[in-house]
Amino acid sequence: MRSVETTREQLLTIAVEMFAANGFAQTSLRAIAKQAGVSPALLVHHFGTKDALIKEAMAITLGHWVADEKAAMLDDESNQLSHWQTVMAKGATPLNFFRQVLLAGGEYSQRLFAAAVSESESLLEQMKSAGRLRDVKDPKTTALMLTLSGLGSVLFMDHIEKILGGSIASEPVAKKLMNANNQMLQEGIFVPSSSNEKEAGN
Amino acid sequence: MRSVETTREQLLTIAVEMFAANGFAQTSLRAIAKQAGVSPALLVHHFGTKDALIKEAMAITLGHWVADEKAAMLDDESNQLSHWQTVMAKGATPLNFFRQVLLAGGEYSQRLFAAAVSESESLLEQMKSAGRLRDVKDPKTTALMLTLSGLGSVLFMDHIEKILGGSIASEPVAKKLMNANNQMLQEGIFVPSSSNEKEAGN
DNA sequence: AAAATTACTGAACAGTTGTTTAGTATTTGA
DNA sequence: TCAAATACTAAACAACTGTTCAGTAATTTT
Repeated sequence: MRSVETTREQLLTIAVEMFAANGFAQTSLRAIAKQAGVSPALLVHHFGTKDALIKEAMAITLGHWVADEKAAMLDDESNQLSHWQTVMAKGATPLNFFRQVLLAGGEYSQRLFAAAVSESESLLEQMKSAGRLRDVKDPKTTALMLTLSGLGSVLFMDHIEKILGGSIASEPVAKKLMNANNQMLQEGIFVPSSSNEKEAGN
Repeated sequence: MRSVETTREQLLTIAVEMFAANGFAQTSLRAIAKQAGVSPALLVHHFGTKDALIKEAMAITLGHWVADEKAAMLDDESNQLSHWQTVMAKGATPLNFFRQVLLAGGEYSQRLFAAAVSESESLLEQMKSAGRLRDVKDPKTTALMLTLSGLGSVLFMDHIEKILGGSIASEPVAKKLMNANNQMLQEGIFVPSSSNEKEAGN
C-alpha cells in the first residue's frame, strides 16, 4: 500500500471541506471522490458508508475545535475581539462545518447546541465570580438566549455580511457587532414599561 | 374537470405542509402526490416544475404571514406574551415553513432575513418614539442582533424545547424566554469591565 | 350535440444517488 | 520469495429523483 493513513486522512480532510461548503446531503460520495482524484468505491472501502464518513468528519472536526477552544479560553479570556479573530483565523471551514451540523439537525446538532448552551452557562458563572454579572434571575434561560444570538450569527453569517457590508472576520464588522452586543448586555436598551416592569408571574 | 382551483389549492396546501415538515430538498414530488392521492404528473401539470411549486408555496405562505402579522401588530402592540401566543395559535406549519426557507438559503432566505431585520428596526423606532428606548448608539446593528436571537429561537425550536422541557408555545416556556429576554434588554446583565467600558474605537 | 379545452393517469426516460461485486495492483509479514 | 492482507478501480445494481409523453376522462365552449 502506498500510504494508508495518509490517504484516509486526505479523504477525510476533503470530505470535511466539501461538507462544510455545501452541506451533507448536497455532497455526494462521487463528488468527494472526484475532488480527491479517487474512485467512489475507495470511500466505501475506507469508511463503510456515507453516514459513517459524516460521523467521522463530525467527530474529528468537533474534537479539534473543542481542543483549540479550550486552549484559547485559558489563553485570553478578557479580550473578545482578539478571541473572535483567533477563532476566525482558523479559517472558514470549521465554522461552516458547524453551521452545516446545526442545519442538518439530528443527534450531533442536538449535542452541539447543548454544548454551546453549557459553554454560555459557564461563561455566566465565570462572570459572576469575577463580579461582572448583575443579578440574573434565570441563568439557564439567559444562557440559552445568549447561545441563540451566538449561534445565530454563525448560521446567518452570509446574511449579516450582506447587511453590514463586510466580512464578519474583519475588524470593523466584528467591532460593530461587539459594540452593539456589549451595549445591549451591559446597559440594556429598553426602558421598562409600567406593565412589564415586574416579571410576569409563573 | 372536477374542481379546478380547489385541487390546485389542495395540492399547494399539502405541499406547504410537507415542505414545512421535512424541507424542500427532502420532499419529493412523488411523496406530495402520494399524500394527495394523485399522480406525480399532475403536480407538473399544475405547477410546471418543482422549483415553481416551491416558489408558489413560499409566496403564498409569506403572503399570509405578512398579512396576519400586520393585523396582529395593529391589534395588540404591547403585550408580548399574547402576541407570541397569537403567532403560535396559527399552528406550527407556517413557522416551520419559514424555518425551512431560512435553512434552505438562497434568495428567499435572504429576503426573509432582511424583512425580519427591518421589522426589528421599525420596532426600535416605535420604542424610541414611545420613549421606551435608551440611547442606542448603533440602531441598525442592534436591530440585527435582536433579529439573530429572534430567528434563532425559530430555527432552534426543537433544541430549546428539549432544554426548557416544554412546547415553546406553552405559557411557562414562553414566559421563561420572555422574562430572560426582558431582563437582558432592560437592565443588562453584565457590569462593564474597566477595559471595555468605553466602546472600542473604529 | 360537436369541438375544443382542461384535468388527470401510467409508463417510461434520463440522471443521480449510495452501495456491491469482482477483480487488479501494491505492500506487508513470514 | 511466497503468501496474505491491504489499497484501489471499473462496472454495474437498485432505488430514487424531476420530468416527459401519449393517451383517456371530464368539462366547457360554441
